[in-house]
Amino acid sequence: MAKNKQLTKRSEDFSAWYNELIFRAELADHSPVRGSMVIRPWGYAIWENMQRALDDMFKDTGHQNVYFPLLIPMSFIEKEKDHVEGFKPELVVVTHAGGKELEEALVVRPTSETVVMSMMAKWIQSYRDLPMKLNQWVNVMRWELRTRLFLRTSEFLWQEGHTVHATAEEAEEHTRVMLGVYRNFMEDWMAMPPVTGLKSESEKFAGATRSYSCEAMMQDNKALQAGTSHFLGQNFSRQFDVKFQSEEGKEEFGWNTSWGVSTRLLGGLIMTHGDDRGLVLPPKIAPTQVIIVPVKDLDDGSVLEKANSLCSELKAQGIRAELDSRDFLSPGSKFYEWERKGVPIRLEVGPRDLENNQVVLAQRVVPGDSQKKEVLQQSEALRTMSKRLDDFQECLLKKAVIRREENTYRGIENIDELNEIMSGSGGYVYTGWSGDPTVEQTVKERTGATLRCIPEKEFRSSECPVRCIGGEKKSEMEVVWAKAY
RNA sequence: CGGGGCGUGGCGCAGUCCGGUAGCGCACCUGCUUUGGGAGCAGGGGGUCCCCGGUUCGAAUCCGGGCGCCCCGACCA
Repeated sequence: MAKNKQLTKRSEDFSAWYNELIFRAELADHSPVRGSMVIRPWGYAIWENMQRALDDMFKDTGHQNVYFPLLIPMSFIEKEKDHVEGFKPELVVVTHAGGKELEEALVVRPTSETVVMSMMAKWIQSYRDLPMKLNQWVNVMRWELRTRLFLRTSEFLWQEGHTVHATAEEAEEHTRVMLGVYRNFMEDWMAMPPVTGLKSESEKFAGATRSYSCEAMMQDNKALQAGTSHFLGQNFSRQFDVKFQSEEGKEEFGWNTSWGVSTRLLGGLIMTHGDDRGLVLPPKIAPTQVIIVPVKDLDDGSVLEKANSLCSELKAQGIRAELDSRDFLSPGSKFYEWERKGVPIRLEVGPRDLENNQVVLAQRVVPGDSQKKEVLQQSEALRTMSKRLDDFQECLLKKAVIRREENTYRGIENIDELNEIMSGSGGYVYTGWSGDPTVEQTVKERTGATLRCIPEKEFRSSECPVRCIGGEKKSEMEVVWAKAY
C-alpha cells in the first residue's frame, strides 16, 4: 500500500527522483505560465535562511543593498556588444503599455549591469567615491526553451552584486573575494563543496573580461554552476561613462565587478544531500532543525504538555524546534512527512518516555546510514542537541567532499579516456589544455563534457599535466571537465 | 526549433482498438474506534473526459483542425 508513496529511487531515474522530491517535499510547483515556478512556504523558508546568511556576508564585505527597477530600456542592453549578443535570445521585451505601443521597447531585466552602471555614473565623481559596492535581491527573467524547477526557470530569484573600483587590480581582487564568499557559504552553510576556478573564454559571462565560478558536483556526478563572479574590466564603464577623477587629478574609467547566486542553489541542495527518502537539510539552513512528534497523548494531556516544554527549552537555546501537534495524523505518517522535508532531527515523546524522563531521537542522516533511533534522558537530549546539529552539519560536508573526490579523475591524457568516463559514471576529470578553443569544442562534441573551469591552485593536481587533452599541443594549464546542468 | 509521448474528480491512472449509465487507487469530508514507522470500519462530496467542429439515435471512444504539457536533442544561472 505504501508503494506509490515512495519516491522513484535515484539509481532508477535521477531526474524523476528530483522532480518528485520537489513536489513531495512541497518545495515548489509549476506556475500557470510556462517555464516559471511558484516557490512554496517550505522552499521559500530555506531560501530565506540562505539569503540571511549571504546578506550578512555581503554586509561584512562592505556592500549596501539597493533596488533597481525591473524594466530596462532596450538601448541600454544594446550598448555593450558581447552583452547584447549573449542575452538577446533570452530577452523578454515589453512593447506595449497603457494601451499604446511604447516608443522605446523595455526589457525585463535578465541582469542589471547596464542600468546599475548608468546610475553609478551619476553618483561617482572622484576616487573618494570609490569603491562603490552595491547589491540587490531581485527577480530576473531569461526566456528558456527548456526549464527545470530551480535549475532553470524563465524567472528566478537571485542577488546581483555590482561594484566599481579605482584600479583593475582592486576590482580583480574583489571578484575573487566574492568568489571566496560564495565558496565559504556553500561549504559552511549548505555543506555543498564546490571546485572554484576561472571560466574559459567560451563559457564566461557575456560582457565580462574574466568569469570565475563555483562548480558543485551533484549525486549524478554532473556539475552545477552554483555561483559566478565576474571581473568586467572597463567594458561597461566605457559604455555608460562611469568616470572618476583620480588622486592625480586625471579622468579615468572605473573598473567593475558583478557576481550572483540564485535559487538554483536550492536545486544544488536537493541534488547534493537528498536521498531516496526525500530531502536532507543542513541544520544551518533548515527552517526547522528539530521536529517534536508527540505519540499517543494521555487523558490528562501530559504527553503534549511535555512535548511542548521540550520545544520551548530548545527554542530558548536558539534552536529552531517545532512541535507537530496535529491530531488527525498518525505518528508514523508525521515521521515520513518530516523526513521527506529533510528536517535533521526528530524527537518522539510518548507515555513511556514520560514515565522514564526520556525521549526518542532519530537523525535524518547518521554516519553509516543506519536508521536506528536512540533513547535518551530528556536532560541529555536538551544538553547535546546543539552539538548534534553541528555534527550533522559537519557530517554532510564530509560526505559531500568524499563523494566529490571519489568521482574525480586525474592523469587523463586523451579524449578517448575522457569519453569512457563520461559515458560511464561521469565525474570531474582533470586534464592538461593548450588553451585552444577548438579542443574545447571537440571534447564537447565527442564526450558531452564541457570545460567547467581552470581550477584554483588548491584543486590542481600535484603535478601539472604535460600534454593537452587534444593530443597535439603542449599543455598550458590544468582544467576540469564534466557534464553540466 | 527538430524527434517521441501524453491530455479523463486535487494527484496517479484504467476505459479509447471494438461508440451504449464515467470507473479505480491515493487525497478530501463526517462519525466511531485508534495512535512508538504511511491506522481501521462505516457513510459522503467532488468530472465542461484539453478545446472547436464533423459523423451518429447516441462520442471520453471514430474523423478533421487547434491548444497545452512532459521527455530526448541544439542554446542557457
